[in-house]
Amino acid sequence: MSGRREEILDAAVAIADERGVDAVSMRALADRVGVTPMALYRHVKDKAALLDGMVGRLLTALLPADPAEEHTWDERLRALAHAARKVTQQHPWAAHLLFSRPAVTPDGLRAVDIIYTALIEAGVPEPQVPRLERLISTFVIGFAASEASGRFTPGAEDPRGRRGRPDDGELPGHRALGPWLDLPLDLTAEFEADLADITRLVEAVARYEE
Amino acid sequence: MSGRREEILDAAVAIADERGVDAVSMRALADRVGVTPMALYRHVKDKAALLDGMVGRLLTALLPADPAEEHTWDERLRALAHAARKVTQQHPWAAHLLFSRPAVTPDGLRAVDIIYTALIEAGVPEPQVPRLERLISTFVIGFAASEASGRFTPGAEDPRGRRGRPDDGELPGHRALGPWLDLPLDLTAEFEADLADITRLVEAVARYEE
DNA sequence: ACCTGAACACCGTTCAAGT
DNA sequence: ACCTGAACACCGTTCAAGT
Repeated sequence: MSGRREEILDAAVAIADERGVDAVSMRALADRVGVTPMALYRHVKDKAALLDGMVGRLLTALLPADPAEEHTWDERLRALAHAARKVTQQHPWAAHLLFSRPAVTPDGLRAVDIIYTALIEAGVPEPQVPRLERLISTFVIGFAASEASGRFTPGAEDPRGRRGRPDDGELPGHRALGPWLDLPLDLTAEFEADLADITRLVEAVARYEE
Repeated sequence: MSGRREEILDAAVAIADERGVDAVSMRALADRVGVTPMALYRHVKDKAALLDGMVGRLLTALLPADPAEEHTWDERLRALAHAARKVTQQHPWAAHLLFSRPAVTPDGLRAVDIIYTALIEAGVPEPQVPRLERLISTFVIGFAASEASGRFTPGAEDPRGRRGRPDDGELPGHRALGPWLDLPLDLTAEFEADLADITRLVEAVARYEE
């Protein structure tokens, strides 16, 4: 289970955690595992395949030991969503890589399958299940990627672009919301509320055709 | 409106469209605009700022000429979502850049404002509006990024990872869905159905506290 | 003000060669 | 089989210099 390839991928993950994905070069990785850059090509086809392999390692860590442990379908869905968010909080560089490639690895298929079975159990008509799986995974990965890249928290350390800000007269929505926009974000609570809304969405689809 | 900076950004967009984002190097861009690489740094702080500027140009193109043209709030929401998807279909490289940075540019704020006003008109309680804006924009950008990067269409030309595929015995959801999984994807229809479900989600939140 | 040339410290990947 | 050294064709960015 922990062959040379896994060793190399884990070293790459460690570099990304410490100094960012951009610091993961074949040369730096080779240095870390104590070998010449070219020796890596024996275990990894490509730089792209290396990045794929790295997210693969995280996916393995993300999966629940026993999916049937949680009792209801929405508990299992929420557990998977929270696990995904936790992974991207620990490895922010990985968030947007999750969008780049179909989940055709064994662990990716297992994650999709957890969502499939949850939706079936929820009573979603079978032809609608794959669509709702994509809707849910898209939102969860999107939330994780947004949080990890700072899309949700402007101004934090990034006051660029403020100069040309349109007058509030041009932004009636912003003006109307006034004070609500200056509240500090609690992204954990927000994620929870979002998942609750999506659970209701699933229930609505299940009801619709039953 | 179309100064030297815009000229440079549009040249960069053109390179990305023709040969991918990775082909957008300071050297290649300088070549295209007929100048030395270092001359670009007069108009753009950084490679990162260059990429920001490129998505900024697309955002400008995305915005509706007159947001009030569409009659109902859900029509305006859908129009914006379809415009976003269209942009990432024409510029696939841009999809995941939309996740990387908060929408603090003037055009970004205008797009957010369109969603704010739609949600207010839908009757969503004001404290919930910013959360639902993030939910909706996250899903729409996520869908666009997934489609643009091929996450939704595995196997197309990317049969990697199939080797270790778990047995269907391990994947009860896949087994149960059987034939529904082999249907060809109509992502336009799926996006439409997703937006309809999200519209219902918004209506449910609006009803809840009213 | 605006641009250039040369240089620095990097990249991913190839290829032939070594053991 | 597995690894290496040297090389190729690139990067972003700096700095001093030119007009």
